Amino acid sequence: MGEVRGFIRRTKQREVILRVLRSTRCHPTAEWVYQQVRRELPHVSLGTVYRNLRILSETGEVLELRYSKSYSRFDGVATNHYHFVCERCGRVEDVPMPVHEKMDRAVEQLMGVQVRQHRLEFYGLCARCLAADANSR
Amino acid sequence: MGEVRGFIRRTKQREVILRVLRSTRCHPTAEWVYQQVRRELPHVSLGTVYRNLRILSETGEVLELRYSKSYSRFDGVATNHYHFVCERCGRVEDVPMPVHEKMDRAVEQLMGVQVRQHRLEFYGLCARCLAADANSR
DNA sequence: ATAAATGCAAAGCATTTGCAACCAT
DNA sequence: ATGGTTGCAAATGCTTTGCATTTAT
Repeated sequence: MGEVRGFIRRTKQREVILRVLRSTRCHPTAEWVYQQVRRELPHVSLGTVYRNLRILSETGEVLELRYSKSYSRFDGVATNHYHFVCERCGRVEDVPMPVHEKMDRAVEQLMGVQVRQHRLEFYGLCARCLAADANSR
Repeated sequence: MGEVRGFIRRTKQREVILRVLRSTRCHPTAEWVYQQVRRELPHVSLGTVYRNLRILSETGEVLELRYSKSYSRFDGVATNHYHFVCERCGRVEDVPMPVHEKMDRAVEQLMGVQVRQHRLEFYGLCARCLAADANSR
């Protein structure tokens, strides 16, 4: 699947992409990253952005999050944490809750598998959309 | 986004699609469902399968699961439950563990949002792949 | 009778890839 | 100099959609 890469060169493009990703908490799409990177490197191509997002997820420097929309979002914080997704506006927020690694062990016992990690997402209405609801009522 | 539907007619196609989905625990792709349905309705079109999978997720009769692969998988069991995904062979299994609704309330308190549901997935190696590993060692 | 649903094929759209030029090592 | 990386554009592949026709109600 993922091809084996020899060594990885340091390039301006990848550097900027990673910096953009780490400087936001908005869980952006590839397109958004592309637009940001373009402000600094106007000739960067969308293909390069995708290629690097892929490489960075493979090396574990960023997290790729695929939701029920048709595109991925990326997270510059690669350590496992939970997300909240607003079903109305699509906003993705981090959930300030510790990761329950015990659950991994429980599933291993239960199913005879080996668990490396888990992913937990909450779906509902964000504070902003709730407030909008309250106002229009 | 989802268009509002008047009433929904009962059709042979949708009936078979739902039956196929409910008769397996393998969390199939749209393509797999299509192939199965074709055995019974040779002239069914892939478009119809997609259309109905969409309708059935919208009405909550099936669950659409989007993983890091490029395609969706569907689950004929629509009540919330957890999944285990094998990172080697791609197999998706149900996790026989009760759903922790308390977590939803905790996140609501923590973030001031409204949580409707959550989704929890475990990633690792399934029992079969572990066994294969042990044999080849 | 009426409008939802279908089959078919074309279109959409996010993502990937082939290739010649480029550049980090 | 070597081969990883880029920009560009074409290709891919899952999914959606337009339309004429069929079919459930």
